[in-house]
Amino acid sequence: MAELKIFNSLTRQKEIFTPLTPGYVGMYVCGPTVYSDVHLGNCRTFISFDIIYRYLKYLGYKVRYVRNITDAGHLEGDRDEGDDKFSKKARLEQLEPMEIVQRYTLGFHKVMELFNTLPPTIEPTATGHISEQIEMVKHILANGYAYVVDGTVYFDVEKYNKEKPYGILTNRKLEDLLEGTRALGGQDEKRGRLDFALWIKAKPEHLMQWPSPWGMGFPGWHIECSAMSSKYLGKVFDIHGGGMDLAATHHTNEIAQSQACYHVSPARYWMHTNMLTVNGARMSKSAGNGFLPGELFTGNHKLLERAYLPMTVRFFMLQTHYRSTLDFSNEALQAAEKGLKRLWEAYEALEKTDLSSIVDNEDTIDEALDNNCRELMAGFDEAMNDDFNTARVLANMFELVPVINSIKGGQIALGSIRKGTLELLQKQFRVYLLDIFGLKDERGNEGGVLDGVIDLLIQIRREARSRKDFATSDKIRNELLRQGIALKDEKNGSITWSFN
RNA sequence: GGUGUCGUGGUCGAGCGGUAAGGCGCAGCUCUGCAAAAGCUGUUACACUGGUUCAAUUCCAGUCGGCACCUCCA
Repeated sequence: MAELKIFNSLTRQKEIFTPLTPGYVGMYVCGPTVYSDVHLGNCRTFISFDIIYRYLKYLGYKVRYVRNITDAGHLEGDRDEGDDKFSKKARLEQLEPMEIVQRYTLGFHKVMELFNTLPPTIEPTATGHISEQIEMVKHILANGYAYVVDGTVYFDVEKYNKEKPYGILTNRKLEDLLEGTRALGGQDEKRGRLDFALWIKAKPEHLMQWPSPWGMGFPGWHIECSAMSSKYLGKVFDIHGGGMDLAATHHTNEIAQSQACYHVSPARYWMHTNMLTVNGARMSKSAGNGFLPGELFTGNHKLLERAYLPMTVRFFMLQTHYRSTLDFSNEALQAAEKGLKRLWEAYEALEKTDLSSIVDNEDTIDEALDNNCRELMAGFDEAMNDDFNTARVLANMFELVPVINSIKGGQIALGSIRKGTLELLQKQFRVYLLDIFGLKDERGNEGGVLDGVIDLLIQIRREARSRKDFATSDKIRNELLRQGIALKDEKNGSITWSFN
């Protein structure tokens, strides 16, 4: 087995992946903040890590995949002085904060299910780990990297930077970071401009607050990930992932917190997924250019020409490497939809091909063809081992599609490819499409209820054609097409159908 | 301003020292009662300028342009 290489944001290069404990992988991915619906950009990150999770499992690793739910502490404004997002939304909608959390958590899970992502093995919440966060803040204070001002605990970035490079993850010097930050206001209680809150004193009207050694308050945004990752994966673990936008602040602070608390850097491999863009600009909540998954599935959005299926979107994302930006457009989605259909129909034809009766005969084997198939398939793992290059796997699959279709159509005789090669072809398509890429049939023919009905119409059409009654046969074909069902006259005389 | 990243054909997108995957689109042909599907064939691409090298799209430097982060966002 070739070695898996991962691009490590920390070192800005591809590195051979060696887990801390042979055979086991600990992976932490920053999850959603559940105060509103997830938009498609969020989904891209979670779909990317779903593929990574699935591939690690395919490689035989036992993976503990932790993805948190942020349900407290995330502030509206910058500078640790705005409203808590949950409190604000709760006031706005006259609900308990936990009702907000519950609603959007369920919505998030529903969307993840539609995209066919596997659930993480642990999905901890910030509110469920208040004491762990308080403990960690206490340690950081005891170690001298934080200070308390009137019930709020701040992390002392400049002190920390004297010992460890604060901006290591994004390759920035402290001086440069300070330049880019606005000056402290006169009323600011922080010592340094870059200092961030570990624990925040709650105003009396604040809806979510907990007792702490520093009074009633709530945790800062960054400490939850440090507390929960160390609790479930250890002080040092293998992979930490998230969107690229989190690297500069959130992940930078996580590293600082872990160093200040445990004197270790938490993750050995940092992985960052790139942004989803619309017309070249980043899709984001604040910019208001986000698509909600629901809008996509219904087509109910001013920029969408029509609805698209979740698997179309998933496939669309697979065609681009996770570290590249991906631009969202109707054209791109429609191209993805057609590509997926072609690939999926080839897969189905391959599944239906009966290989049991094949006996290899060296005289009929087309060595070049057989070799080519094997090389293309070997390229699957090779591409995935090269920092999860799903796009290259798909390219190889598409090169195999004509081979599969030609076997089906009779242009390639079964005997020209070795039985073992064909068996591997079936296995690789099944494993990659279903298990690793997580694609599934969405044609809406659950239980095959339509099969019998369509078969009957196919029979009638076949009889009509045999009497040269083309009016009837065309009527059946055209009317079915209007219902979204396409009949296909195959080379071998059979007639198959598919949703159009 | 700082830190990165990207600039590949009609379009979307891989690759990244030895003259360039694949999807979609388009054109022609085969098959077909006609179509569709499928198959085959084709489809004038590596921003610009220097440098290193036997050899650069790929490495280095610079120029131009895009984007992102440095402030809430995956």
